[in-house]
Amino acid sequence: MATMKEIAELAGVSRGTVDRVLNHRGDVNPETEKKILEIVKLLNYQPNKAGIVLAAQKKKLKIGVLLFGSEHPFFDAVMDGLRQKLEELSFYGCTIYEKRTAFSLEEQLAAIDAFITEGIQGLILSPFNDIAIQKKIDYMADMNIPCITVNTDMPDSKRLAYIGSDYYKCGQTAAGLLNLITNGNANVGIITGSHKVLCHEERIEGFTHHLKLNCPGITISAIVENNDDDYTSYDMVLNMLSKHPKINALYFTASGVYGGCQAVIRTGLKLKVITFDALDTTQEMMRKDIISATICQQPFEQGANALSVLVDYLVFGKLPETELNHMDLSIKIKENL
Amino acid sequence: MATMKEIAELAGVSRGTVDRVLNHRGDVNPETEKKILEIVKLLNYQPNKAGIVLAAQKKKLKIGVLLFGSEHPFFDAVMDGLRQKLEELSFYGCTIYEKRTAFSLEEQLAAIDAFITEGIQGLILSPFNDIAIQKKIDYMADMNIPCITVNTDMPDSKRLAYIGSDYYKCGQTAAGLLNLITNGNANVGIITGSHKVLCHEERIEGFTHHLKLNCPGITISAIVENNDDDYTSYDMVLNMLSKHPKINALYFTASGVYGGCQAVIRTGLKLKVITFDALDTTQEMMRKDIISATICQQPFEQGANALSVLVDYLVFGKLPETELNHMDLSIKIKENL
DNA sequence: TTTTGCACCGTGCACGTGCACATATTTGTT
DNA sequence: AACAAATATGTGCACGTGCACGGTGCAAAA
Repeated sequence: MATMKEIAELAGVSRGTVDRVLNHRGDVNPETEKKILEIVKLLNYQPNKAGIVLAAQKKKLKIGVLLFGSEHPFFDAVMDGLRQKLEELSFYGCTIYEKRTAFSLEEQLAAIDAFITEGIQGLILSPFNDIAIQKKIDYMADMNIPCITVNTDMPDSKRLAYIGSDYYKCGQTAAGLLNLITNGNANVGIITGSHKVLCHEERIEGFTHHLKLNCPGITISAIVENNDDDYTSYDMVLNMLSKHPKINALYFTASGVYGGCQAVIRTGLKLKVITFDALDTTQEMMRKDIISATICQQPFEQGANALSVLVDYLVFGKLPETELNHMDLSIKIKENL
Repeated sequence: MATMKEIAELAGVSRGTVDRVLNHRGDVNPETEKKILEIVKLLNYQPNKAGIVLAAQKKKLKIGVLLFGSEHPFFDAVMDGLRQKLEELSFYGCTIYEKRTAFSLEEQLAAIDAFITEGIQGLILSPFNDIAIQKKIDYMADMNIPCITVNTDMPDSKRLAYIGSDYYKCGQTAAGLLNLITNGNANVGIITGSHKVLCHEERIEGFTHHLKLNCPGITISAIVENNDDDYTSYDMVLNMLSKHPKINALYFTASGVYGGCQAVIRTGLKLKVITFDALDTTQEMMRKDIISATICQQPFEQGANALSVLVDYLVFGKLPETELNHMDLSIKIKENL
């Protein structure tokens, strides 16, 4: 691998001039610049990362992480992934500042403002689906503070990249899975989450669309929206199952399913149940054969990838290859948890 | 984070002495050493990776990679993972030397010898299951050339770590999956691979054991061993299906399943088929609804992790946390490929 | 002619570590 | 007492990059 020193020697200039060209610092004769750039191209010069990191040692990166829930298992896993990657990248000397908010627009906006005044250089967040957040992200982008969205996206904003699931595909996968384990015949009840978050809608769209095209024997008997993620779902599911006795399968679009599963246990029915993610409670219900299978969105990897992408940008100036970084979906049953 | 310089100042010695203590270079007064080690512990000193890498710049690492098949899709994926990680770790300035052999003990032994004479500093290999290979690995370990096994292990050797599947768990997962998609009732035919490789046996053990314990409605109607991985399986499967007309499910323990699937197509039967990995041909058969589901062992990640572990050891002297690094098993259906 | 300003370029330090070499101190020998 | 040997410690360079500072040369203004 070529170094700046070698390039300088070949171009007959000093290392400083090469540095000015490569870092667009100006004050270079156009001809000299051209010559240097040619050599750079010829040698396929790639800056030495260890050198960059070492030189950047003193100015420590401050990175903000803004997620939901004070002890939400999914976002806890995202944080775990972030922290592991942080350790791996320890020599970049960056620090993570974590904030968790309730599921509230105002709180999230306030947290972002706090981050800005604290002087973070980059932000990883799971954005609330609201135009105000979009504007805030755009504002930060203009201030040269890159944002990465995880788990939920803000597609029309100036965010640097999205790391998370393709929710339409989540729905399709759930449909395909249900089709497989019911041999193509089922009456399914859907318990969805708040549509203040886009992902639930998309998970239903993908699901219903796929059923329509491929699974004539599966019908949707009922859909209920469960705003409070978990606590209220017990009654909802009980209610749904008594109203629709034909139901022999359930599809939960949110990861908090404990209450709903308790309801299933209560009824004593043998249902096929499909959920998302593998939280502790979900794993418990899988071992009890209440949940048949779960579709995992790899929160740990989401966190790790998010930090990777952000650090690559901040330290090495490398833009992510794609704005949409969709995670692999992995189906888990109790045997491969 | 503390640096050697800071430790030296606190201990009232020079950086060189600290260096001698930390790198076990000797020639240090026991009292001084004790004092330094105390400060090291107190400050929780972690060496700066960028510094280490930069200092190690000139001596380039040569790492050998020894896999099977000249164009085997699974091992190609392992190589892809290796190469991606290599790029990520580009600043360690290490080079990968790849060798592929046929599925032959002699060839593999010869390849290892060639690597040794070429002067590699570390080896990643998928070992043939033979005592001669074990001895060779031990010999290398004694020569201070660490070995990492991928995909298949050599448990009793002095290899640094194994990166790959837990094959017993693979079998269990296959059984659980079959149980789920057949609603607990099936007559299954098993097509296994050469037991020159341990993994097939373990995949069958895990499978049968799990069936015995949990799935009374599933019976194994036939088992055939298919040494040649793929080409001969067409006839075998045709033969098996005609001999055992009750069979309504197939379990392939090897990833090469194209011939077998062609046989299934030929018969026109609607079977539940479970396989491993998601090679191109496997994906094709999933889209045609011949294969119901496949259990992926993440070859890409195996390659990436193997290089990670090896470089961590060679560059930073960090021992892997565990000898057995089992990959997450991910079930794929056609919707989440 | 001297001075000022500008465009362009070189030098040198810092970052943290590994390692070779030089230096200082103590111990042992004649 | 003088000197060698052994032990213990310090010094300085290299690695590749970023960046501040200080030049040099040349033209225009004083």
